[in-house]
Amino acid sequence: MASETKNGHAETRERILHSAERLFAVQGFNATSIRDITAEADCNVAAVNYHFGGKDKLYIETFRRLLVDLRDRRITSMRRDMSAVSEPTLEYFLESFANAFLEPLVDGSRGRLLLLFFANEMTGNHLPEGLFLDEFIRPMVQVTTEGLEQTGPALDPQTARMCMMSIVGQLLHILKGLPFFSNPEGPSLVPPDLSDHVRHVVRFSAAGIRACAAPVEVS
Amino acid sequence: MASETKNGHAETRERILHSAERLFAVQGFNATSIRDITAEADCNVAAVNYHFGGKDKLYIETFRRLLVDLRDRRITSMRRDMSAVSEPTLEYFLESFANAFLEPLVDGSRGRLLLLFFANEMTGNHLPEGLFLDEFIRPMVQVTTEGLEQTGPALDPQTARMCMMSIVGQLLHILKGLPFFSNPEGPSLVPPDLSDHVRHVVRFSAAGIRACAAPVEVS
DNA sequence: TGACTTTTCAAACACTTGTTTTATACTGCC
DNA sequence: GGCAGTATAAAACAAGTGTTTGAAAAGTCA
Repeated sequence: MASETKNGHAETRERILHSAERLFAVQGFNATSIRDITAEADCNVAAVNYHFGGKDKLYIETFRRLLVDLRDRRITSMRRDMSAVSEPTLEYFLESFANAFLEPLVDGSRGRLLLLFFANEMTGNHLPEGLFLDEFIRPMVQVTTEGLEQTGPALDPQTARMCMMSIVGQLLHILKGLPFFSNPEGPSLVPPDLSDHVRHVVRFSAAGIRACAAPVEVS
Repeated sequence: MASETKNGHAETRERILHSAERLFAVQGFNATSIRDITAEADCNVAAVNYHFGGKDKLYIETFRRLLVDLRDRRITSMRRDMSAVSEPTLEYFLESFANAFLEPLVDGSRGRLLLLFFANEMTGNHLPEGLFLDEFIRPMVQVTTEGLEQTGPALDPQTARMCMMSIVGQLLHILKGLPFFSNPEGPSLVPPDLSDHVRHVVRFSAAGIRACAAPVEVS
């Protein structure tokens, strides 16, 4: 509508969003002032209230954009992989999932922003209730459940979801911990390369899933 | 020294620490004002600067106490378990580790505070560099590596650490995600009981570890 | 052009922040 | 008693916060 850049205009709103994306991600909601944002966007402080109606609304708008982008990138990436072969194995599915999960978070600057955003939002709670779960988590659960049913052993639904939690937990922990544990100079505690970790998670988790499907051994 | 409560005195410092513990954990560093703290501790705003020399120093002192407590609780818990049986199995070690890891974070109010503290500090970065890694992570890595070597299959050091990352990642994700996924009323996506998740992680991870020890199958 | 809306801006507003100052009680000791 | 040193408190300080105001500028369309 009015925000279409028909001529050289309506770009202030875009510049604000762009700066807000970076600053909210890096510094978090509280630590980022409107004046920080408008200084970087090179506009007046009142512009935020004019275009978005307040700092809160700007934050939500910024986060939602990133969230929807991430979700769609992940889902299309997985669907593409899964329809690329006729009989995907469990290992194939896991690798596809791991890559779809990680890639948007590590490639380019936007991905890293998202990771920071998540970390900050985990505690800040500045989003409307349910947005995260309904618009982001559930669609992902849907797709991954399909992939697991298609390639893995028979699992009851709760066990399947716990397995997916195990995998997501591993991947998130790698993302957070890798810069911690991998020393650029000198010996690292863990391999510094992400692909090594993906390989590990695939092997580790494939075995874990199959073990969860097997009947429990009673000693 | 001076903070010993010889008579009814020197308790203001303690009250401040106690309130700060709760407020910093729940609200984070930035969102907690020293007026919040002193109001709850029922003393003057100047008391914080008098006893601790500023908000930053108070935060570090508060966090360090919680951190050291957690580390020691975990380590003694694991050492006790591991020396309680003569030939601990891998599953036994994993269960001991999972419980030692989780229990301090879920029992009583202090545990939950720690979890919140961690979540906030993950992004805030208000701690002196290295405190986290040197005084907290490394000692834990040391103990768990021992336990894994004692009970698990032979693993090269990097693989062993990646396996430990896999386990820690799962446990952390359960802690964060369980209140999310488990619906108090109505059907839950995952079991609402923590012990069910521990059982899952043990089984999942034992299989994963053994798979990482096995030679790679080349198709 | 001229009326009309949309956008931008400098300034001000009301409020909160961490910290410092100044003064008052309280302790133990001579 | 007087005198250190410690501890608490009320008030003020300087800086920063999100938001609002009122006017100027830019753009739109008859």
